[in-house]
Amino acid sequence: MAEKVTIATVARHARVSRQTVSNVLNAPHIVRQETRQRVEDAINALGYRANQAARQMRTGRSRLIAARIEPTRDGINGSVLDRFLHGLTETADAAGYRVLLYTATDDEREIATYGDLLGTYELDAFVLVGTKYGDPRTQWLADRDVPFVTFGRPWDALDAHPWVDVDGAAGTAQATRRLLDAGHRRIAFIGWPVGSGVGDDRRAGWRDTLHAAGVDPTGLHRETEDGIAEGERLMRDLLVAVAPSAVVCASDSLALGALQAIRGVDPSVSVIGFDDTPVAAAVGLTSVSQPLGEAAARCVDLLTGVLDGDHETPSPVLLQPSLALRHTA
Amino acid sequence: MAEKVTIATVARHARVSRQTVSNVLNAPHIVRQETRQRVEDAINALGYRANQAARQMRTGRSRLIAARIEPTRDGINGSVLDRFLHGLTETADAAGYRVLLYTATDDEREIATYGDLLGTYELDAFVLVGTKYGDPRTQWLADRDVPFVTFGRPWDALDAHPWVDVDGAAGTAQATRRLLDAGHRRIAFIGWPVGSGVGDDRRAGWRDTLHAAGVDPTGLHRETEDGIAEGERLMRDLLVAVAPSAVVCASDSLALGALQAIRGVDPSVSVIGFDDTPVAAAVGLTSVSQPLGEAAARCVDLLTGVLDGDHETPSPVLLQPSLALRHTA
DNA sequence: AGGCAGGATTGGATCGTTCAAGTTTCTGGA
DNA sequence: TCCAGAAACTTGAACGATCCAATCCTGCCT
Repeated sequence: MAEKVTIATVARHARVSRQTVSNVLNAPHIVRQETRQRVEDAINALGYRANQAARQMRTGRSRLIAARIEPTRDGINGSVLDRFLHGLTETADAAGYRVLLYTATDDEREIATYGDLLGTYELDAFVLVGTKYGDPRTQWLADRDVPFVTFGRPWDALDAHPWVDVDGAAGTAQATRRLLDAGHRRIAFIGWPVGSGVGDDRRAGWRDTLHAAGVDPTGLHRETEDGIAEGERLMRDLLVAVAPSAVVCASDSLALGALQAIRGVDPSVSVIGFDDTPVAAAVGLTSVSQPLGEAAARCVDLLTGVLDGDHETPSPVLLQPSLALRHTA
Repeated sequence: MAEKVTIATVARHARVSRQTVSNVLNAPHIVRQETRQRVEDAINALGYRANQAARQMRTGRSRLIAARIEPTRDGINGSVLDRFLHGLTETADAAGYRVLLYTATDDEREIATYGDLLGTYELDAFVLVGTKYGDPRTQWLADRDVPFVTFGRPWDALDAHPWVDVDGAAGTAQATRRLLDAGHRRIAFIGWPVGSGVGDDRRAGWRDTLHAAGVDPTGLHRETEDGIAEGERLMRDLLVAVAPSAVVCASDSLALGALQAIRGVDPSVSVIGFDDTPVAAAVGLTSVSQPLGEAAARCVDLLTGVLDGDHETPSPVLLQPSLALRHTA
């Protein structure tokens, strides 16, 4: 068994001091070209890799980013997180960071986990997926000057932190516009109860687009918790009450329910969902697609910006969704 | 800003030496009850947490487990990995380990990543999801005595390493038996091309169950790559060729395709999928459900067994799937 | 009272890296 | 040729935990 290769091994091999090797790695410009080459050759020849634990001990930085993996709630939207995490891992990797997973069942436990991760692993930053009004997590992190980014904008105007989000209103607006262009006028909306930032945003895109087109949206929308059964129930209600020719939904779950409601009653009704989940792709549901890979990449960008220098809060990023056209609209 | 709490701070506060604090943490039984209590009180009062980097430097162990997050291929089966990862994170957490993510586009790059992760982060172990015949990854890890577990059994009989798997044959057998009990006799199977361990296993469960029931399975099965379109195509073919009254599929994607094929032709045909993905739940598809949380937990069990003592290779674990009954069968 | 065994406690060394300060080498101008 | 000043490189110390070996108690026996 070959002995462990440390910075001292490399130094001896290249006939320089440890510090010079360290400089080649961390500040190449201050080392003479010729020396640098010799050190780099030694590094390659020996297969040396800087020990992260030792580096961390001195610098206090772990090059680790924490992300939460949630229990897939209804299952359908779970894959959104999945794709986001994949993008995050990929981009973080390229920037020299690694992603560490954690779970927590509620906000309180999640905050306790923050303390644990920061204390024992000295995590460099957190990525929070999903935010709500008065989120205690962002408050806690901000109070302690822990770098973090949220995927999802802060719905309380007051706290300003770096965030990346997808413009939900633009997504539903795009969906609504497409339906208008196809000649629809009675375009309904099935969304979430008033008060959730994301839900209100998505409804606004639909409402404003109808207004702009001179269509009165009154009575054309319904609210419920997320779920297939809920979507089906509300769609039946809408069919009876206002007989819409199309419907835009705040999620693929709701849209799937709506599809089941129209089947057998009036299959000509157009349906558009939100999130472009695998389920949508599977059943041919047209859906608003979020650029998750891009979102993840921008999260990493913001974080590395904060971590590697910039002291000022970077500007937030609002990405535009696109419409994945299939045969339901 | 309060200064950093180290083991020395705790020692001073509890009026003992650093070593005693360390003993309370790592070998509580050798410390007198009264002293231990005093130290624990100090730890809680100060909110002390052992610095992982420093510990790792001395012990050479990171308490980090690596898991790969794949780009969700067709999207449908992606959530299987998602749920597995969640379980892994939860169980690892309870055992004092954390999960680090990595990605790689092919085997060669994945192996390069192993070297990197081992060299810089001194990872304790790897969890590999999915294995194939002659997998170069397991070979590489085994050659270097790196602890690892695979979720998916080794299909080459030769190499023996700890693994956890779900009995696919038992799953399809259960599905087939249910269909037989319901009176079906012409039970078809849509699976993957011969040569993939998982696919052959799932087909065997169907075939053997039919044999045992005295039904000849000849001509009742079809093979293709995974995908909804492929499933639909083969189901149409089966309907024309042998007019089955039920079909068992190797995946939910294939099953979904099959469902689309029978719709309008003969909706009375029963369909059973595999993996119990969100899509199955959404469309009411009966599907074989893998105990993913349990599988993840057993993976962690095996790893901690190897890491915390046991030098002998632990015995593999084969879990039994269950049937998630919905209205397609 | 003295001695002894055994466990509990202590100080010093160590892991591999980077920081801070020191020393040598090089460069160019008088 | 000499020297100032910069550039290049070297040395010692520190990060915070654990391991090791030495010392200190404590209770018990003679």
